[in-house]
Amino acid sequence: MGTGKKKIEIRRREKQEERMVTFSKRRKGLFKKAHELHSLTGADIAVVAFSPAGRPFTHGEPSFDATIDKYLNIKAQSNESGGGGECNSKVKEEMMMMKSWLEGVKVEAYESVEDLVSVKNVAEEMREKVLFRLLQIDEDFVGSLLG
DNA sequence: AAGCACTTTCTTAAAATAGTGG
DNA sequence: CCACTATTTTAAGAAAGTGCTT
Repeated sequence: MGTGKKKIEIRRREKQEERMVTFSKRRKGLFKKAHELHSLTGADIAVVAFSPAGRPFTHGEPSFDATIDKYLNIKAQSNESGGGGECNSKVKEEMMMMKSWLEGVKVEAYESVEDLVSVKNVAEEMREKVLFRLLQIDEDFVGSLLG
């Protein structure tokens, strides 16, 4: 005989154990709602939630990547007509470093599956990092529009 | 085997939604 | 439309379970 659902304040759960369980349950609910919204309206959806331990969980329809790509394309288009922003020299410098690093990676020489998976993981980490920064920036923008 | 990071199951109440009548 | 109730869904608390890495 459990005591059932209790009323709680909507603020950060105190214990990490509570946070983890709440995250797990509520993420499930959130993704379910996202799926229903897609089913009901055909809306393309991308949701990402970082667990308390920092692992990203994504949900998307028709898929997370497809929706993100679609979104980024729309963003890129609207930024083109808006008079174009040049990236600063620090970023340019970093881009050159990354490019030369990329060219130095001779994937063809890799024989081991483990090594290839490691490279793939690092590449995906980089991709995620950039994508999530873009999402952060958009959230800030949306927030300023709403006051 | 031990530890971590979730995930699920059960009971039960909160919250959301549908249905009904003024 | 709004107020009220009936039904459905969601999730808190507690505890046990899962899968993966070390």
